[in-house]
Amino acid sequence: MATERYNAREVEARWQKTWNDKDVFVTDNDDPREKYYVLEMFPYPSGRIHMGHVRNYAMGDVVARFKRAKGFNVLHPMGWDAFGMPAENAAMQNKVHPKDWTYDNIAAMREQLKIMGLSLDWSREFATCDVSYYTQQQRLFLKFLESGLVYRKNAKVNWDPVDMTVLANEQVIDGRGWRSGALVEQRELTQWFFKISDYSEDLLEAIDTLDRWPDKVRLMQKNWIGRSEGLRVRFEFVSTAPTGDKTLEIFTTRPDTLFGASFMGLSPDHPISVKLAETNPDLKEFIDECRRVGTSEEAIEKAEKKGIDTGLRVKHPLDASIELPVYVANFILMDYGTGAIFACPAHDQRDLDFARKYDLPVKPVVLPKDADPASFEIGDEAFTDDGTIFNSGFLDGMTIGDAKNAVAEKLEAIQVDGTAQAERQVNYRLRDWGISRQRYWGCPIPVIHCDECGVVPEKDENLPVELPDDINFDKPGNPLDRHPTWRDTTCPNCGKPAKRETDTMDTFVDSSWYFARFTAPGHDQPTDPSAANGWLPVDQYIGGIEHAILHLLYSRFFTRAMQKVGALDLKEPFKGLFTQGMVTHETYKSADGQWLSPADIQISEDNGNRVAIEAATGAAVSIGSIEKMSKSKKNTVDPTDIIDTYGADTARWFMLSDSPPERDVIWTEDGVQGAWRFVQRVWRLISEIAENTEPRSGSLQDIDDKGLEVRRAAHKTLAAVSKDLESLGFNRAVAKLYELVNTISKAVSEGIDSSGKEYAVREAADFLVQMMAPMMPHLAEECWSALEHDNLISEASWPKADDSLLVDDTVIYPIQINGKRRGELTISKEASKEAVEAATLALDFVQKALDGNSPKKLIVVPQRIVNVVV
RNA sequence: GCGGGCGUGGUGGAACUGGUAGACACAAGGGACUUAAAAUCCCUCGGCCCUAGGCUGUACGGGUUCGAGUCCCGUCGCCCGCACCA
Repeated sequence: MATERYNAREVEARWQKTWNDKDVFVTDNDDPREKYYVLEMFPYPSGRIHMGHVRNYAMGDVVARFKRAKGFNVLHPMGWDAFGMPAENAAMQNKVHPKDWTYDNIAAMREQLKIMGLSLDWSREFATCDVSYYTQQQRLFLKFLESGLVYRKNAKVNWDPVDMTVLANEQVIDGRGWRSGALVEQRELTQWFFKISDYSEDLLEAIDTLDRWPDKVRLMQKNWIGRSEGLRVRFEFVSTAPTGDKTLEIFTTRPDTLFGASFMGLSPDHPISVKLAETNPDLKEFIDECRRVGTSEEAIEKAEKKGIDTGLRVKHPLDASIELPVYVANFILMDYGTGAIFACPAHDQRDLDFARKYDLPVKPVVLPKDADPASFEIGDEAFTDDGTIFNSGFLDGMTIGDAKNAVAEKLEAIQVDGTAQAERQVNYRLRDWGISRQRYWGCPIPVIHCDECGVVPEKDENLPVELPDDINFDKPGNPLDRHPTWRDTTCPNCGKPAKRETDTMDTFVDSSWYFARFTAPGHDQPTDPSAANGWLPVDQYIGGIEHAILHLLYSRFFTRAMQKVGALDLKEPFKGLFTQGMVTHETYKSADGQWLSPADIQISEDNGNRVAIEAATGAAVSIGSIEKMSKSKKNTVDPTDIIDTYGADTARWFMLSDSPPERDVIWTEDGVQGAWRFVQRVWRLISEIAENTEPRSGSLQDIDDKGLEVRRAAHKTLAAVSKDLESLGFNRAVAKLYELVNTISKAVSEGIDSSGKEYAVREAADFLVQMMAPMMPHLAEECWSALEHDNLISEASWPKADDSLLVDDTVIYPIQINGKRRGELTISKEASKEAVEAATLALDFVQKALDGNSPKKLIVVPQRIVNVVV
């Protein structure tokens, strides 16, 4: 038999052209079938795709193709997360315009994605830097502004005085700018914020409805939102504070420990601290020191608890005879609660550390179970577990929960300085989302600053506020700021000369609604509500775990905000979420410690040990640990090289084999070759079947045992693979397909000697090819065509397994004696429990084990197992 | 520190709601074909014992159960997230 070797390059290009010419993957919004929206997190156009993309898009494509075969109207779009800093960095380094750099990269990556053979609707493609996209984003911003979801306030930023730019936290390394190395300053700027905090409770509660999200991500979001219930309490100053305040307001989650209060703590940024510092040089010095430490994370972590006594005193709310000192302390955060606390050292570790340092009283008020109230003392560790309240007057004997309520009720009823002394309050860790970026390559914030009218939104008809092309990066700072004319405009309100806002939006804004835009990408409003409501939520969203918090939380907020302004009508954008693992690879280092690329290495075997040498020089190379593929460690493999050598199907198949999709996968040359051999093997098998059998021939009438065995295997595999694909268990599906290929190969090599067997083999081949199709679409089309089907497999519907073939006529029961397997029993599936028992007792080895006695117990689990207890 | 997850052959990993541990693949070893190589095909492949066969084995130590990789308690190790959140 002269079967040609499968030529992936030629075959893949051919089928891609066919799909493209026939618009097979173009989706119609008006298609009446049930919808299914599959989306992979869109890529940043860095210039080249990497293996992580291949894995991500291969998975999404399997889902898309599978659902299409199952009869859904599938939306599977692709776009580009195209704004952001790398384009500006490239502009500075290589004198290339950010726009040119970005669009060139997009063009290159689009070609790379196309050779993967993904079933994408390219007609919906857009980049977030397209004017048509950010115009609509500006429109959304203005609607949010109108609805009170956007506001301005002062906020601190990390300012690099050399680059004259704002830095993100991760760009500050040891208190210095990552690029310039200059000491970073904290500056106050007026910035734009989205009121995500309006939705704290809703975002938290709705997490419970996201039952097709990984628990891990749900938990991370819960922690991020960080809800805590507590009490806001006003402590009366013994004498009025220099700010004129008569009371000090604090937030606590432990009002039950109020009788253990030892001192009060103020954040260094608290208004009272700041006011006092004006006349107290020591305090000023202390506060300045706290701020300097503020930038380095490590310093914060290790910082000793420190403080300074303000001399101010407050009265204990439950016992006016007690006066508590007020300290400014470095461990108190201004932006949580009220920036002030009452400290109970006995039951809070931070407070205890502080109290020990300054020799303040430590009075335990919660007694551990079984402890003796007379002798219980706190050492170096605060007691934070459950217990009973003591040393606390009217609270004595209560549980912590009861005491919390009792204190709240009592203080709510007391009036201090005209208001209740306390009120219950729920606090969240989640802060509002600052979106201002002092950068060029982002979506301009469409507002105007007018001397007369203040901050004025741009008029809708004047949109877009377009980025100017004539900019340069010769000088540090934001090019929009120093552009000669771009800032100049007229006030939409009074018509007088005014200045544009030069800040642009955080790129997380761009990615917070792109999934909605895909549903009607050309629409003249941000969304077409009927299209958005029809397609959303995304049924299956797939991407990296690194976006578990910010991107997903912002998108959830945006969906709510869009609902508020009528752009669509739902709360949760992503019904199913899947976070895939990373692609990793072995690392290599030369003798002088340089990282080496896998492409420059030769591996061989020596006495069972793998040894590596540098291919060019023959120099010894040490094989290092397996790490995430990264440029810095040079352990990357270029997908394009792999696809050139083996074809897209092989790369896709390997990415889906072996490792569970949520776990990291190790890229190995051997693994790819294994996948490649499988491609060839399938092609040989299908070719042989196509040559030796006729389509739609053979008869079920004279099916024999061998044929039936093949049919059973095919139908069982179909049922299992359908289930696996439904639950994204790609590695399990792959294993089952290997098994089926083994079964069919064996059957074919034994000869197709009856029309019943011919039918079975032909059917199994069709099933095999169809099940492979979502994962290796080109090979599947080629096989499908070789099997003389006249449609495209990409348009064929998923086969249905015959339930009657899923169960065997006989069951093989493992027979255990005292829980240990000793043999097996083959018996009809229909056999009654009694029949199984009788047959078991008749077995030789059972008889032997019983040695004439009757069994103590005989357990028969139907269709499963038998256990004889002797 | 707090929260979460995970520990199965030489390797990646299977094992449904407790029911034959190691499917499938990779690597390795042996064989067939070939002048040779590649490709392909066949066999072996957790450990121990001399075989039939048996013993043992899912990080470690206990427990529940007729039966535990799976459930419970404790220990050790690794990974991830958060990190002075009052």
